[in-house]
Amino acid sequence: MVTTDLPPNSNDGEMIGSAVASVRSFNRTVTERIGALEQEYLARGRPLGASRLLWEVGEGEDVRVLRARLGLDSGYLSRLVRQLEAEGLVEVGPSPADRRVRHVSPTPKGRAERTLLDRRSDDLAESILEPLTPTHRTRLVDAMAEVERLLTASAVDLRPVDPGSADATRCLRAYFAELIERSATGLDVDSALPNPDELRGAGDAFVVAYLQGSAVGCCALKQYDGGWAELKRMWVTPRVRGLGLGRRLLAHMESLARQAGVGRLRLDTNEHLVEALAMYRSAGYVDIPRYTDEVFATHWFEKHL
Amino acid sequence: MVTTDLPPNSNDGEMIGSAVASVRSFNRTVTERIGALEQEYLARGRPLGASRLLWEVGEGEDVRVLRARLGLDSGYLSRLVRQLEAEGLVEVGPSPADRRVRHVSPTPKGRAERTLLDRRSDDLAESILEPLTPTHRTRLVDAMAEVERLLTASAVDLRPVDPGSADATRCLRAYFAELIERSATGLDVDSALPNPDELRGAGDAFVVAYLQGSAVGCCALKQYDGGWAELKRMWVTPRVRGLGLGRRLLAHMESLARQAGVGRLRLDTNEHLVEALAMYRSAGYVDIPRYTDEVFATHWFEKHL
DNA sequence: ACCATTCGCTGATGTTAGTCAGAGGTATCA
DNA sequence: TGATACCTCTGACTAACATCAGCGAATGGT
Repeated sequence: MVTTDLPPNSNDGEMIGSAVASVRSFNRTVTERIGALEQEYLARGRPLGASRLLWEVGEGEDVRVLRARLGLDSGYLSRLVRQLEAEGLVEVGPSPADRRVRHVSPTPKGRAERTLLDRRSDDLAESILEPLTPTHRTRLVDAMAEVERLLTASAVDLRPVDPGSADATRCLRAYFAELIERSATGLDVDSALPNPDELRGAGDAFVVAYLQGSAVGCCALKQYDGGWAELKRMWVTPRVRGLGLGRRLLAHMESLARQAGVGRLRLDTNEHLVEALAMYRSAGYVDIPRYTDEVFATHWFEKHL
Repeated sequence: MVTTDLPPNSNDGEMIGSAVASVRSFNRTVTERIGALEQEYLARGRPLGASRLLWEVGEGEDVRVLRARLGLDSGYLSRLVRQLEAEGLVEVGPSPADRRVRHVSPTPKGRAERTLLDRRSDDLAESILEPLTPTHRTRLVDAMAEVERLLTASAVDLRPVDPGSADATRCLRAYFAELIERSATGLDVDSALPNPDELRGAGDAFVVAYLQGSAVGCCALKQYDGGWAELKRMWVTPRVRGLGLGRRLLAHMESLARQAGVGRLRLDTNEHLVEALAMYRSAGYVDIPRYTDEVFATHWFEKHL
């Protein structure tokens, strides 16, 4: 796991001690309990790994995709697939598009087994909820959702990438699509996409936030002569908003800028991106007069590092 | 896992569908993420199981205790211990009290390794908290504590036992100790303990709530001629209060009574047990005149089943 | 037509995690 | 002093979860 983050700008100290103890206790209790229940409900006389694989096959999937998703060795996965094949649960054949690639698809029996696994998974969840009173059930479900979201947020990884890379482009398209929609300017996303060379100067950076391999956010840093730099294209996918990722990206870009000897950071943004406006202000950015003629810009900010 | 619970008296239906989906999603995310981190931080070139064992040894422990706590086969545990011994981390000798029992104690090197594991465990927890902003850290820790408590509550198992068994006696002692303390009557716990035969009549029951093998609560059902029965000695250990266990015990006893053809359930309680009073009332019990001359009783309740 | 690359399978090998039956030492009690 | 129960260890075995090198088939670029 590559983490380019610098130590966070937090007031650690005592509070973190008891927090760490809570997290440890949680890890212990929860993994033990859930692990035991999974064995009980999902093993079904077959290795748990094989059940999981059958689940991932779904309505048919290429072997390479399964390998990436389950993070398994190619040899090992091959054997697991053959085990499912021997049980008559899946069929394997070449992928139509590329005959090197193997495609796994479920047989009717496999589909039935998958449905059953699904049902067992539900039973497992119910066995957790069932002993609780309705009030406590709601509280548990809410707390689980919160833990899951925040654990997800903590798994996000910030990495510098080339501004013309596929991941960068994906982020930028989503960024402009949202901007155009919110500002109702009716522009075209493709024509709005900037030239990647714009961000390939010395000291420039394009950072993408990854969650389990897929891009969920980005931010660019562009340096100018005179000891200042600009933040551009900050975007976070709606699915992971409200988890502090924007703030984390911002802090990360600031530390990159600081490392590069930048003294002042500027940025522009659009009045329709209300969350962004609030975040910049609370992070110490102050309004300054227009300094660009960017189409979408309505507000300009600056912060001394 | 023995569960004698009947289906709970809840309004299941739609709400439980989405709850089940949340629980499943939580299980997936959390076990994957925490599991991966544990491998990364705690394996230390040795099987994870051995690390866990070293942790449980602490400042010295009998093998039988370790076996019970880790739930391992005696042969398997024996081998794990010898592995730690070969690494010079523990020493094994006969227990002074009973020379059949083997006692495992850490060497200085073992103590050092244990400290290191402790540190790595902290690192793991910090690696989860570190990427988050302080606000989100607090939220995560709180939600984790909530999940842990409620998951624990859901793991509680209700089992009928003999009213004279060790577990029953442990519960009753705790029950009377608390009663005496709260009502400040200065009585002696030992002299207050009732004769177990009192609860060994036909249709009587003594139910103990178990959490991971240890008793955390109890309740007795005593039948009388004339189609009615009495609930007695309901107690829940302070550590797991506020998790709905009392309510669950109550529902469980009611269904036992219903199965036995009981039409009216009575109970007495003490005004100092304020949580109990509230619970009985909200569960549909109504105040009735004194019907016993129990020393501690100040309130009498009845419910038609 | 050739070459480098990609994809997956196979065989060899290893570790972790466990189960089971029985041996042998130790304790308890009649 | 037996008989019986208890506690741990040993040896034999199995399942699950991998890792790695190399092979052959398919593909894409030149």
